[in-house]
Amino acid sequence: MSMSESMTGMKRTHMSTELSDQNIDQKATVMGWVQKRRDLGGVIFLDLRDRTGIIQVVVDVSSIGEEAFAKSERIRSEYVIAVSGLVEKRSEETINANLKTGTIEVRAEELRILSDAQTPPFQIESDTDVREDLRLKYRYLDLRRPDLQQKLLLRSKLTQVTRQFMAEEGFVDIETPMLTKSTPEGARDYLVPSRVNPGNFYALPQSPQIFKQLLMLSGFDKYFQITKCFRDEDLRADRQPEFTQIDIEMSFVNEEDVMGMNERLLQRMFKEVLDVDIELPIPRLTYQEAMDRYGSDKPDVRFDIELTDVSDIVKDCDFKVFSGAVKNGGSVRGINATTLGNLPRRQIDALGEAAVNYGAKGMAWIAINEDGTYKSAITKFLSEETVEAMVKAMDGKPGDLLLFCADKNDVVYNTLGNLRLDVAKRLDLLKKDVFKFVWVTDFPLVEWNPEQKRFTAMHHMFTCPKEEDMDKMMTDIGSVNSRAYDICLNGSEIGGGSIRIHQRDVQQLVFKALGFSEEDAQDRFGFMLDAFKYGVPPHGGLAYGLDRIAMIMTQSDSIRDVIAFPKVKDASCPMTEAPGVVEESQLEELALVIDKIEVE
RNA sequence: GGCCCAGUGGCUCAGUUGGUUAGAGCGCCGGCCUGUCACGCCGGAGGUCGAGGGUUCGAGUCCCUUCUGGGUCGCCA
Repeated sequence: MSMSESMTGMKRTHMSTELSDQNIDQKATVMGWVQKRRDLGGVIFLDLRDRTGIIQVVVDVSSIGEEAFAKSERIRSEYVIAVSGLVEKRSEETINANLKTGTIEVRAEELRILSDAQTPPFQIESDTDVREDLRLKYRYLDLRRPDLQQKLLLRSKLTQVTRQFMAEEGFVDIETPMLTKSTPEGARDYLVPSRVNPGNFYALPQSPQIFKQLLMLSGFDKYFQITKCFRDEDLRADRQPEFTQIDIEMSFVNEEDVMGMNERLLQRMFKEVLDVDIELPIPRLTYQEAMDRYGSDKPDVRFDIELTDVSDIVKDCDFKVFSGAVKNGGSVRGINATTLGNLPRRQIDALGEAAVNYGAKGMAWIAINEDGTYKSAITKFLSEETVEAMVKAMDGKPGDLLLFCADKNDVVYNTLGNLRLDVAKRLDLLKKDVFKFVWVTDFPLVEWNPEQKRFTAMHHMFTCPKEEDMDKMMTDIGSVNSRAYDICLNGSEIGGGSIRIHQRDVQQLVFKALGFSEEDAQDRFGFMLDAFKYGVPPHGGLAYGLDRIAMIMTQSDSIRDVIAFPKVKDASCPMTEAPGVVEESQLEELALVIDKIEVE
């Protein structure tokens, strides 16, 4: 039976930490959750928590009376209470330096229990080490924890700053449909069956891409939207099936316009949300530079370790793993894991296993001893001059560990790109309070998909090819570069965009080059190709992963920390237990029959 | 789909080469306590050791299967 009381007649005057020395001797009414009860017998201390923090409430018979005092003895953690009383200065020896309100307290004159509470399955406290699956099942309790509240409050600030900046810059906020059409290429779609059109499906948007382009065609000139997107792919620490995108598109612009405007947006975000100054312009790398120097198209530039190409040095050596890789059109490259020269053999082997996991056949290494001699399994296959040349090329110094990979270029990039992050982690170089941005530009238009044995768009099919590569579209599309750009922060791709195709014939050419017949293209994108008959401004834009930005800003290890109700690894929600089965009648209405199902 | 890690009272963990009745801290319940804030003191409840099977005289511990969660590779324009 609930013993809860009404709050009628009481009105909250302050959030708990709005009270300060300024309010001493004033009357105040605070409401919130009981974080902690300290019952000393004749006096009870209650820590009252709301989203701003904690204020101590003193319950004393002399100021509240016998009856209310007896009631207060019932209060337990997480009860919701309302307290009116005098704000009092604490005596010198009872000041709590750990509390923002530690110099004051509220002496209760009236106290009501607005809601009692069961003992929660875990304690509500900031630095918890409670298992995440339990916290996610009771997410509404988890969200009471101050650190999680701070993260969501920061996220809210981030969207507010963004909206304000976009408004100042003259952008128009327009909503695009959630129920839309399945798009080929890219990620799997989430599908929604249509009742009215049996056998037909909507798709939830992977991005508002086509709609925002059509809005440019309609003349809105500058569009933005903060909107959910959906991709039915496996989750990661920084990936959710539904996520929020800051989606931006502009007309009559080139790369410089889009990137310039976005640099100012990023600068404003970090200044107003974190009080961090970002120096502009943000450095740029071409895709090829990023791969050659960092082995990644989302390079983490917080630390200096870079790839070194030693192919020329080893191309004629007797070590077939090296010379063979070069002869087959690949390369031999390495990174200098500075100061890790005395890494135990077992841990070097662990790096080697990681390399295999990244796709390499193996990892060669040379440890440089303090006396300048080498410890290595490969130097015996190499001439002294070759080894010296390799070490010199990589700026190897006593105490360094050099790691090498020899293979096709994409394997070498991927392996060393990941190894340099592993090494940086060991050297504690991935500082979370450092924010290093970099643009990556000039992406290839397409990439070879070995499974489908055809080229697929690297970003998406609406990305404009570089003008100077236009003549290679049908002859050598693999070498065509695009007007795409990604913005990376601390090794994470936080946004990406491009100048789009605005000529109908070029768009058709891209569809054709990607293997879409004219009928296919018409079937999938007929409305867009039709629209492109009616006057299209040159346009381009960019989209941010808002969750990822919030994740990095809050220095979180998981994207789940900045999403109120996230999904777990198998894309389910531990709290609601979505997805779930539906009534047979619902399926019937949708003309659906479940064919394959795991029966328990 | 592959690989790796974790699962023992409500929570976090310990648990020896397989060996008596599975422990601790926090939390919870009861009692005492008028200045605590990690309140204190006294007492108490609470466990099919994720599940199933196997080996063994004997399994929290060893083996197999499976479930749950996390990380990662594939995948994610």
